[in-house]
Amino acid sequence: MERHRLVKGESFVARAASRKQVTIYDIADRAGTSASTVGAVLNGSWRNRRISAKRANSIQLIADEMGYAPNMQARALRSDRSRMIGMILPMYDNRYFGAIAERFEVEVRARGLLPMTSCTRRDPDLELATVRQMLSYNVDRIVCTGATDPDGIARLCEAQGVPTINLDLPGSVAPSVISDNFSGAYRLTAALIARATADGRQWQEDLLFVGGRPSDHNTSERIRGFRQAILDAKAAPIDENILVCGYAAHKSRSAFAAHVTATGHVPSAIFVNSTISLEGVVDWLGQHHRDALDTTLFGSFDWDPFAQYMAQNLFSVRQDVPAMMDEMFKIIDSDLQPKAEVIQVEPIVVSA
Amino acid sequence: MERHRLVKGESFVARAASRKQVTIYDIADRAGTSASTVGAVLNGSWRNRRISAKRANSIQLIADEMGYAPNMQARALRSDRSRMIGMILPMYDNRYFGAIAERFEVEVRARGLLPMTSCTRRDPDLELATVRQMLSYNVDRIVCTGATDPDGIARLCEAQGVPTINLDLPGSVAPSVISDNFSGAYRLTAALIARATADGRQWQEDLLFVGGRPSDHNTSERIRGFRQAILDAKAAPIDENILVCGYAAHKSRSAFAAHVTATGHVPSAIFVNSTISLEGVVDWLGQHHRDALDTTLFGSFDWDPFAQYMAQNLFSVRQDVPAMMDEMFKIIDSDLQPKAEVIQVEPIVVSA
DNA sequence: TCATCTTGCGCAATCGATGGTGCTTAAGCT
DNA sequence: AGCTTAAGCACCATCGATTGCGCAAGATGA
Repeated sequence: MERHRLVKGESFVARAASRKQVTIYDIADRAGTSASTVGAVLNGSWRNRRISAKRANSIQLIADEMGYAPNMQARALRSDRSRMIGMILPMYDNRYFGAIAERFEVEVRARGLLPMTSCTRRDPDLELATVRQMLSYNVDRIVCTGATDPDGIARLCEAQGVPTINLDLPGSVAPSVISDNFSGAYRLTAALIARATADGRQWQEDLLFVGGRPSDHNTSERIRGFRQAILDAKAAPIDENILVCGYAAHKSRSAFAAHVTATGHVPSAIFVNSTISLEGVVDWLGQHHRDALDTTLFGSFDWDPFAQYMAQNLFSVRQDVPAMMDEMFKIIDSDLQPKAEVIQVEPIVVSA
Repeated sequence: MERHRLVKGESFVARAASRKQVTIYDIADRAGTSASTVGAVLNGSWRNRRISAKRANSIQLIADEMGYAPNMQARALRSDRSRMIGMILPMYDNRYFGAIAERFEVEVRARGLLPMTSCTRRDPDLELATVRQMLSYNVDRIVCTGATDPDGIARLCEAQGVPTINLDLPGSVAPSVISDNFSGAYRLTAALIARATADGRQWQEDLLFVGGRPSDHNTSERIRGFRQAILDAKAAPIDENILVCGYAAHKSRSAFAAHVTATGHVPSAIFVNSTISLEGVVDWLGQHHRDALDTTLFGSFDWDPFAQYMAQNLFSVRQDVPAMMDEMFKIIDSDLQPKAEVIQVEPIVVSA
């Protein structure tokens, strides 16, 4: 009657016992119809194939009863669409990326797709390797979050016909959704300056910027905002007070330690370019100038609940993840060929 | 000559232009050999198939040149092994689960497999739906981290012949790797008591436990450790001082607020059953008893860097993620049918 | 009554990789 | 020389779902 059964001479019971999935052929057998009809009913294309509602219902019933779930490998192989969306992101060690991953998964699942997130530790080679692997699995699209080389990835994917979107860090090949880093940094710096001024501190000489990477678009935009806010406060930015030492906690820690040692005092206000960098600064202060934790003004680009409680005087920029994801899924949902534009979302400044 | 080419009459250039993957058939054409030979060479099984090294080399060369990457859908469909390992976990909002996800991905990738992690928000239905989806994609194995119903999931997977492992929360159907929650809680409580005693505090009446779920194995083990440490300190555990109100920050916040309101004072020492619950407690204290943040003794089951700096008097239990993952991958790597045993890993108590 | 639609569905090729089976040709042995 | 054995590959069915095409039976119209 039917190829599997005939060829391998196995009964449905035998199949079940061998722990395999129920297939459309099994259902076709049971329903006394053909696999193509079953397939059409179960993937929803049955109306176009002029299959009667009565038959569709009965097949659906049998399928439910047998606990059918489509074999996505087979479906993907045939249809050339895997219904998976990949996402790479740098780390799971802060609330920003955590929120992105979580929200991404919710939204993707809401669209009946399978999210495939993977953290690539800010390592360009790992990013590429991961993307290649995702391509091997035929993902329908890839979201590159905070990628070190978004354009390289975009080109690789483009060659396979897989669209990409950049998140957090912009690229020039694919569309990007990022925070308005200039504005966020400007407002954060301005808030620090306003508070410092109100407190009667002499911030002009020692206002410090710590963390980030020189090659990183976000870092340079934030530095630009930092400097502009200083200029607008009628002071002069000081190059030695900008420590672009990487994001990792141990790097900001040692850069900050060296700076304090060199200048001989703890700055009155510090703009830290990520929560993970803040970790390094705070760790060093906790060990060497514990009291400074309560007196220093902190500005953190990215928000963390405990950081917020930790310091009396912490201002944070909280990036608007829901808004960013909305923008991103607007692009994903519109099936238009997306332009390589950069969409900026205003982040939120959280006051001390 | 070859089926694809013949049937569809398309050249290699046409294929490339249509942005499709290079297949073993394309390579076979180029190498003037058969697809099965190419396949065997490229998947490494060529020695068993008695293919000469010379031919293998030349095929490998051509494949590299053409940028071949196997179509994993096809491979999975045929071989019934997808080379994907799924992992569900509750949240990305704390360092513990973040570290688990990160380490999991590293280890899985080191084995040439594809990690598929997904956060299921402590929602039983979402857990099951996600697992079903993963099964549809034929994952080779599923790791259930902090699952609310690990046995239900294990049985579902077992029916499909997919092995599972429980992490963080134990089950009875599949093997489990968890922290020794009793010991961790016991030692954490003992540390709190020792410090409280040294400080001359009257902790016997108000030592508090906040957070977790009654149905949750970890919570009950931690409570057991908490009580035992109190007993061993020659005091009596007080049921009203154990608030099992869920993990979420807003739940611990209101439970804690109600407790303080009812008793009329902030406890001298508080055992909080997760960093996210600590967030709620600290948030309320910050708003209503800011000074208590510096005087109260905190014990946190789970570690967070900023929480550690925030409070002068915070003890934490830091679960030993690397050790746990080692145990887990020992099970995964041994192809033996794993027994449903529970492996406990000693966590680390971090002092204030 | 016969030709033409329309409805309802089955057939079979196909996606790319895998692996059992079997066919050549060359080498080894008596 | 004749026969066995092994080396080196090619052929083809198969995994499960999708989809263009075609066939049969009933409905409609002239």
